[in-house]
Amino acid sequence: MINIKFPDGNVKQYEAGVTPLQIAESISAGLARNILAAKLNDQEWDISRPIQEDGTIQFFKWEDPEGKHAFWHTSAHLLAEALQELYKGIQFGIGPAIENGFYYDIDPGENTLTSADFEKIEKKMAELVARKEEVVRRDISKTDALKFFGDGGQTLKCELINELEDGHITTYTQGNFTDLCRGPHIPTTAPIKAVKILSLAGAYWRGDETRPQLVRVYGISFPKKSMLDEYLVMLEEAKKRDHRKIGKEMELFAFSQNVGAGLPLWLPKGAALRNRLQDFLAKIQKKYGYQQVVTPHIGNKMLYVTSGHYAKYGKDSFQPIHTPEEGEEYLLKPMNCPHHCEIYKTSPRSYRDLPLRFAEFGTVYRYEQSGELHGLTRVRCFCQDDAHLFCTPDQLKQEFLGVMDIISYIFSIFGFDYEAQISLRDPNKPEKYVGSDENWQKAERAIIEACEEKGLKARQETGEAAFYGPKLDFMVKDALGRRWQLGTIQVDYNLPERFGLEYTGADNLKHRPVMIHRAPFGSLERFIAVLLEHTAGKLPLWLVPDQCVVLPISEKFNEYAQHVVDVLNEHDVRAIIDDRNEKIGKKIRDNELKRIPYLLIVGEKEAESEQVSVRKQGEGDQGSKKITTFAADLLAEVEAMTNFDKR
RNA sequence: GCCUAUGUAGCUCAGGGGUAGAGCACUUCCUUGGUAAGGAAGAGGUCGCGGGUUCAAAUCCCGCCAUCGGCUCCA
Repeated sequence: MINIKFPDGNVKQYEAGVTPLQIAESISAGLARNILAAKLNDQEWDISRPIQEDGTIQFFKWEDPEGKHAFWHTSAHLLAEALQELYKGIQFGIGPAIENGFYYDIDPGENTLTSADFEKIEKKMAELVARKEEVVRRDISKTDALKFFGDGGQTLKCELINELEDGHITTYTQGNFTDLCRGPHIPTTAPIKAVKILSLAGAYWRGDETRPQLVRVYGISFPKKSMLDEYLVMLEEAKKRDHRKIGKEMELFAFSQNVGAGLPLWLPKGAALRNRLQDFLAKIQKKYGYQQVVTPHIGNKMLYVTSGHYAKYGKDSFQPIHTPEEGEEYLLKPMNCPHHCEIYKTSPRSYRDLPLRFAEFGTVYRYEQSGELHGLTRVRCFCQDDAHLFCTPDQLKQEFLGVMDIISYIFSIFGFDYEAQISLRDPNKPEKYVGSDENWQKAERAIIEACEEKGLKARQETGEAAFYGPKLDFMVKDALGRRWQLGTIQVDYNLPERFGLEYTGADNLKHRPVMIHRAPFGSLERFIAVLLEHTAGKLPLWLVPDQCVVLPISEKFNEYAQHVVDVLNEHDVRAIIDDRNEKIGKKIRDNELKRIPYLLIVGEKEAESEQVSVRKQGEGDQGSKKITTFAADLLAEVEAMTNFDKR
């Protein structure tokens, strides 16, 4: 007999060789019906895999990420099984579960796959599911594995096996398909009731662009058909929140082939929106002791040679600008830090001057690869809400925490759910970074400690650091669940050294300041993109381009409506008029669809009493008030949203 | 940069070797209305760009550009 401990601390005895599924059955039929995966002593465990020793068990259902993961992982194998039956000479790469669904990377050999094949693949998968095949786990020796997959012509699999340790290799088989796999899987393919193949994409083998490109088949599956339908509806809804679509509809920004790819044009309403965001942040930064600076959009190439950026990115950047004077070279600035370092150097600094905090809404230019451009989230010209803080080593933590406060305040105002990521260097690739080991260790420790102090849960990612220092990044998801880095805080001991920055200490000796790079929005472009997707274009009242629209009941009241607009504008309320020759119902519909927060309907009644009939976006009629009362109420609403002091 | 797909009116899209279509938006007229679509008429396009094939190309072929979804990259 073995002892199985449950998450609630209870311990029960079972025969050795019992499976998690049997344990679940001993508890309740309902649990047994719903479990998809398990963990034994924190190790992932198939629910059909026998347990031979004492241990702590956890069960996972569809509702748990681990449950979905097993379900989708098995679905990936099912996809591969279907592809194996449909196409001869196909080779398999890897096929994992992902956040939403699964994929399989394949080398199609002689075959070609197009989206026209999706239906055929889905049908085949459904056909295989109907066979209710068992998914069987087997241990296999390295030699046997190499022979088995080698005989099957699966050279990609053999490459993977060669890197595995003998004695730790397992396969999973269902029907005629056997895959090299660590698991876990669900016991049979039968529960996979609904499958949708979503897309095809190219993907480099093992994520290495020097290796051949495979075809990646993306899909998703569910235990119920209705869940698939819901998911597809959700996808359609998400597409409506696409910032590229909303930006066009709201006339915020545009792109022109004549200007160039990845170079956004900000239209009047979008430019005004940007300015409001900038003012908002500038106000907060002022309270935190930041000083605004302005620097040029270009800089001498030597500036970037000094910073190290040129050696790192020079070849992949917009190329230097050559002047009429021989030998002069200037670069469009890809970042603001070197300029700010030069500002630091304009006068001798004392420890009494520190910390110094230079902020700039700095426009930068980066030659992103053509295939990487994406709406406003990845562009070649963007505006960073940048600042560089220069401080003594003693002040570092305090300053870092101050920046964290600004970022968490900003994200709370917008209601963003963010994930924090500590981006560390990859110690195995020293060639990717500049600076001494000691400086890197100090910087990485500072970030980790700051997070601990704030109680901020942050996942650590090695290899994600900037070349000059580690970062704390704040990631926010877009409408389709893709993660984008918005805010960032970076600790840097290296650029101060490269630029020879100094201050005089209390001991009258020269010391090196520490530098913090930080951008709470990241860039205005990306921030606005994510904001639009989060709000589906229904921007908060304080940011929205047009806060209200005046709708005259008929043309007879156009004059009064214009008067209302004038009064509101005088009170700094952003109001427009819809004086088209249309019925009121039509005007209400059109302006609701334009996402304007307040519709002000005016006719005979209102004109007689200096009033407006207020209709709130999505909420309907709110009754009438004096124009000036409406203005005061609206301004109070805005004030309440953005008043930093009251927080 | 790589793989796949797409590019037709301001927008959403249909069509497809014989000289271009719908709905919405826009303009004008009728209507002058009270909280999510009143009616009529009109205007609007070198079918992404450049080559080629053809009597004839928006349509077929090639190249380029831009864009979607991924990969790689991301100071």
